[in-house]
Amino acid sequence: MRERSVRERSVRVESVPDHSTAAASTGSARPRAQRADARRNVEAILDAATQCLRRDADVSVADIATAAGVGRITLYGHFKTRAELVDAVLVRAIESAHATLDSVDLADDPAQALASLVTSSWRIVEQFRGVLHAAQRELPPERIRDVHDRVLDPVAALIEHGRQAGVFRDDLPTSWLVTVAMSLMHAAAEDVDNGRLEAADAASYLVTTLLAAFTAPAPRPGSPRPERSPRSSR
Amino acid sequence: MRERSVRERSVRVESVPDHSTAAASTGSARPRAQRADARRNVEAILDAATQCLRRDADVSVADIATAAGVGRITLYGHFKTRAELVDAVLVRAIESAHATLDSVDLADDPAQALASLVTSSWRIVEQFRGVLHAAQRELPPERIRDVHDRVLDPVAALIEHGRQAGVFRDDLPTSWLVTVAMSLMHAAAEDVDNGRLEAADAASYLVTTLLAAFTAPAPRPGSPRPERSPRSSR
DNA sequence: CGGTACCCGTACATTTCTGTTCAAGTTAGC
DNA sequence: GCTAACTTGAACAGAAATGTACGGGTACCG
Repeated sequence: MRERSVRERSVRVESVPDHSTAAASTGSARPRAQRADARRNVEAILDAATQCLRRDADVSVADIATAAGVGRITLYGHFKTRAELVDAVLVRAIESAHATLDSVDLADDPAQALASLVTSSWRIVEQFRGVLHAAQRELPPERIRDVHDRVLDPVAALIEHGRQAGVFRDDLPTSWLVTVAMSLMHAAAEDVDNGRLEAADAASYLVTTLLAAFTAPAPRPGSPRPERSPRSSR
Repeated sequence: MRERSVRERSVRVESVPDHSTAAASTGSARPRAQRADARRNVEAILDAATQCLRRDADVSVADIATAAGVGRITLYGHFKTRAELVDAVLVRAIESAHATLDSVDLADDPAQALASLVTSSWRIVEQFRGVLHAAQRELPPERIRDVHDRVLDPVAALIEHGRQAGVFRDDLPTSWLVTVAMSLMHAAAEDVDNGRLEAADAASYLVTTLLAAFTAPAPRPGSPRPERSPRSSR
């Protein structure tokens, strides 16, 4: 076991070239700009890779290329190695997830904000999780932790906010509540994939369950419920 | 790179030979009984495989053998193929999980029963889940579904019981609540593995969270109750 | 319309894993 | 202590995946 953990093939991922903006550095040679079909193919590859990696983290590059409708060699023309492809997929997924998460208004009533966040992003968050899981095998741990935190932070902020507003419970650590939220979004997506859950129901079940889990368990007869401040700001 | 690859789709698993009881069926040839060290090795292999598969579903047979402290050829002497090994691991895991789950007294107060079940078995259930996940790639789907249901059923029974007793909520399908329970046990185990959660806290967090999620929340003043889902709960 | 960036199939080298065979050495158990 | 059961390393064949190289074809863009 100590001999050689097959993993560290010293994947270079320090700087993934940005595939959407060509170089065009006003140089002397002036290479023609990237062609339109090339950009289209890159998009198709990233889309296909995202879906394939979510289904099976060990999908072969050939399968991804086929799913994207391009040849395997074309794919290698855009991404030198498998690791580079996975990293590009991860970058795109995190951008998408982060953008959606950021669009949630934290100033809202925390319960409302939670519902909004979950409803608008449970699919995207799940997609991110799938890609992240796939990436865990071939990308360095510090990179994983980095992108991981960057998606979890908004969720943590929302929970922290709701807790300080007295709406969410205070007897469990925020990190655990974050885990609960992410885990349930993941589980819902998985159940939808397996046909055990209707996609239309998922968001509502998620919101209902998470609100119950995050709300202080007060319905004991005799215990006073924490009343929400009647500030209806909007 | 390292892909088990689903090439052998039709793995024979109809009858896995019982490795714990030798043949010795009063035959004519009278083969000597299985030796003690052989049985010990089989146990060690199953233990190691369980742990390895949980960490990485694609672990190589060689790594498992090394982890078990035996040679790779010895392993192949006991399990003809990788699929057979995985199946044996799965069988043992399900037996363990099922035994623990069955020891929970359903006649108790549902909340108490839930606490008892989660506390006594969240680790085992998680172990089962890990092995199941690994098995999903090389065992036929019907076998997966079989063992899957066999572990989920006791949980579903507990929830159903608590719901009929009026303790657990009635506005979410049982199947979803089962998903919630399994998912959170898994998440807790994962967090413990990653050092984000103390193992000593896990059970208590789980029980607290699940009870809150399963108990119908008191109606929040001003907000209309969520519509009951008209969907049958499978 | 012309150049060239791009696509793609074939083929090849390399690595890793599975599963088998062989020919020893070792140990449990009667 | 004898024997059969067991273990083991080396070595081999087959499959599959990753990258690379070559060379002809296609379609985009100026």
